[in-house]
Amino acid sequence: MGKGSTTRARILDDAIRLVSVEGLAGLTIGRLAELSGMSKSGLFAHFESREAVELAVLGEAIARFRDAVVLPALREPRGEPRLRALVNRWRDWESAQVSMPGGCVLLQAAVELDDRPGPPRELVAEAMRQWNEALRRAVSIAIEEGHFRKDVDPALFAFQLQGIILSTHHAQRLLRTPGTSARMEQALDQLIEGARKAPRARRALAR
Amino acid sequence: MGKGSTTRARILDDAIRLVSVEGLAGLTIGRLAELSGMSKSGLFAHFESREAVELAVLGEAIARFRDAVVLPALREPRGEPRLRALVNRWRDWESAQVSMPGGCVLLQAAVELDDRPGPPRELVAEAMRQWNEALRRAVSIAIEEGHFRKDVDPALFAFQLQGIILSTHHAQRLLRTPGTSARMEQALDQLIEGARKAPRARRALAR
DNA sequence: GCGCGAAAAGACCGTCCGTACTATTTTGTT
DNA sequence: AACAAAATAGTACGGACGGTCTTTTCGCGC
Repeated sequence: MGKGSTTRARILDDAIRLVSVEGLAGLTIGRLAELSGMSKSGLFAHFESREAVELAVLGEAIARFRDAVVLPALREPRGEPRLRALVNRWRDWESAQVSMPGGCVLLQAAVELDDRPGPPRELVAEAMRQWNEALRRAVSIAIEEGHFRKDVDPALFAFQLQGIILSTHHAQRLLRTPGTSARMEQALDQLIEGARKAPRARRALAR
Repeated sequence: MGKGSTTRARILDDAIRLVSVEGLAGLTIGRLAELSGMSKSGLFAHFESREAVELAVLGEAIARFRDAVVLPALREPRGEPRLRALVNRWRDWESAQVSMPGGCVLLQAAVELDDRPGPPRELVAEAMRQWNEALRRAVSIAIEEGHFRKDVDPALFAFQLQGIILSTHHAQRLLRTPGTSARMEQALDQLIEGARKAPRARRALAR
């Protein structure tokens, strides 16, 4: 099992690049074979079905995401620095032009799979839940460390962080809004700032 | 031009439902014909190409979005109420189970098209830019009306609103997080609250 | 150098795709 | 009732799809 595994890795590398640009729908045996300079059957020998290719690609992307974003961020100091590292490393990951010229494969897959039950959907959903939990934990820790107020809701904060991430993706990929990266930074700063000091005013609730 | 246009409308209705669930990639002549109980060629007579179908579907979705979300919201009182109406009407639109069982067609299309140049991409991008501008204008008006502080950045605020919207879509469609609608409300309240009073503390900037 | 298993290629199948071209039905008008 | 026009169905074709089977090439321990 010497050479096969390296070609397999090369195939997955090409596949991720392909999916990044064309989406999972563009991940076809023929196109992938052509792209990696192999025959369809030669490529097919490494996987047993199209769905297997899809799962392998998603698995590889998830592993890379973990290695490039989550794990390094977890080595940062607890609290706000770690939280910022999570988001900033996501930004770097999202804009990795070489390995993913079309932006984050997982966000692409998340939308494409969200109404298509099956193993691929569950794989991505689970990865996203873990990512969400990583964010939530980082927020909880920031509270413990005294960086954030105690009445900050980690789940809500994670929701808002994810919003910043998605809005950045949206503005960059579709709208091509210039200065999006700076805007993302502002949004992050403001969100963190709001969690830090100034006991939030309680307004009388309607109804 | 009596009957043809009504069938055409019915086809588009089915098509939107299809795209909502399966994405633009699932919008195929055969599937659509089967779904609307017609022959492929009978259906094809209403359009001149597959891309024409795609464009018609997107155009119809954009028109519906305008009618169901933007225009009604613009009839709300200037300032915060109008802003809230924009977001809340988006929520209703997103969760219109009958006409779009798989959630907002435009967000789906936005991700699928973001790296695929061509008329469909431009159509969606333009619609999204207009939506973003509607948000921005509503924020500007809220500032004029004295609802928000004068140093609020409308572009940033619109970016954050879009983040809330996208995060809601994400949590509902992929993660199926319970209570997402309430969370969205919280995020919106908090964002608006932050723009209202408490002159934001200026922190010394790094570097 | 040889032989053997792994890796890749080649040819091929049935299905569905988009899209022509033609035939048939349905509709509206007189 | 007749008939032209509009709407829809039928048929056919080339290409790409996922997938199988058989053959060839390659890498490596002896």
